[in-house]
Amino acid sequence: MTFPDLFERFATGVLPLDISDAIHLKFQSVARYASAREGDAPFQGAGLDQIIFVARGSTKLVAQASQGREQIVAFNFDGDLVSVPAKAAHSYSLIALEDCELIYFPANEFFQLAGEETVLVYDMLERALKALARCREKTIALGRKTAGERIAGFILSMADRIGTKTHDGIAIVLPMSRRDIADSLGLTIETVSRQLTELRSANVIETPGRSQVLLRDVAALKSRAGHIQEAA
Amino acid sequence: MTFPDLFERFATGVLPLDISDAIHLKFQSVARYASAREGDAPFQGAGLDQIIFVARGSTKLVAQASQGREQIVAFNFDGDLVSVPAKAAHSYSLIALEDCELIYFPANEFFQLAGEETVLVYDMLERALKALARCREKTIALGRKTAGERIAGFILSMADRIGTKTHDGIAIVLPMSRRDIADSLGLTIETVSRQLTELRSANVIETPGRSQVLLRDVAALKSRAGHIQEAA
DNA sequence: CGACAGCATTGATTCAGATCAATGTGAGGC
DNA sequence: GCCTCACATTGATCTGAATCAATGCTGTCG
Repeated sequence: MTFPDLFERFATGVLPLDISDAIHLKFQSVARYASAREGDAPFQGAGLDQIIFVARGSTKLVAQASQGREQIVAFNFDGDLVSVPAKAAHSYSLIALEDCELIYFPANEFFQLAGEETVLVYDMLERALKALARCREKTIALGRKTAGERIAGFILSMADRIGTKTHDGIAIVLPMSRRDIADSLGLTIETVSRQLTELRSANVIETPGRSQVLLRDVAALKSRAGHIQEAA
Repeated sequence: MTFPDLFERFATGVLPLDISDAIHLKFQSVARYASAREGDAPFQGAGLDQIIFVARGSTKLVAQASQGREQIVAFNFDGDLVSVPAKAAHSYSLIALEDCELIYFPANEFFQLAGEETVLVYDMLERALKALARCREKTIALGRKTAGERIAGFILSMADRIGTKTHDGIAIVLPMSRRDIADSLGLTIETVSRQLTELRSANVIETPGRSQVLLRDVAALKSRAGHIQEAA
């Protein structure tokens, strides 16, 4: 795909419809493009905070703790906007889960431009609050849930974000490996595997191939996720 | 303290300096006031997202999972602005750690008003990103760190947020109980206590009284926190 | 089309932190 | 000043998930 095509995806996905041509052009002139192969980490060690638009593909935002321990902080899919901090108590990098095309900006330039169009800042705020909400949900899972509940919650979340309804359930094609799932849920590969086996033998899911999950019994999975009961 | 005084705190802490009188007055007319005694949960079950300014005191944002498990998602101090979601997979409530005075707004009204002053939206965005960054750091701690590392990180973070430098270290007066610390770090009270004992006997901290911590050896604590090495 | 390399599953054992169970202690009330 | 009680500490035991160790799959490349 060409740069103009990709930028157009960014523009329609992120910029407000009624934005002025001037701003649109300014964004286009500041935008940078990166394509990444599976496993690439195009922003590792950049000295500045970055704002990244995933134009095509999917990525993981990984934090590094001491002794090589990794924690995946978020997964990002097609059309998501990610903010990658440059400096914090841990070092972050964005890594491609599959071949990706990315549009990115140094955060300060991006915000400065956004400032010229209030709707856009407002929009960014909404996205940030949404990311915060998701991060809080993750906090709960990591702090207070069992391995089984984490896996159930993970599959529900993926079904919601990248699942497609089929006649006999929800089909999910996972772009991430078992290791990635483990690193996201604070578990080990083995535990992830055992929990999936458990769900399989309870007829809640099927796993036809490494990266596919067919969710058969959504209700059962929800009750396994340990969420608070909703009023009916 | 009277309502005007409290609102003034909000205005100086949150609103930009050069804001127009009209907007200032609009905020004042939409602002609501709540005082909360220790343990009160003034926003439990409110049907709408709320934006809350902690004018005086300190609070915890608590999420409820099934079976009465609690996870503290954030602590908030004097001058902090908190966003409390009404509806999510878990139910959130803001609880006073000590007697508090709060200024609050339904989120939609707040954002609508903020929209009239770009700087303010921009400011809110910055706060949201900061909260996100903090939440991500917590995610790492809960997903991949040992009890000892979590406690070390917790004390460092408190030292940074509410500590005061003294001639022989950093003094911290914790407004939260051991249970709160445990619920924040995904541990039990007993484990928190044991880790504090460990730090005490290693001469890293002193704990003169239930709620005081005197941090003696910052470097030692940092090396125990499992953060990634910074370039020197 | 077959082999191999990397990912996933399954099984045995260990261990950090939870749970269960007393015992200690310091801040507020009388 | 002393009592009290909720909070904190300490100790013994248990357990869910980690770790260690094979073994099984699958998609891919010659």
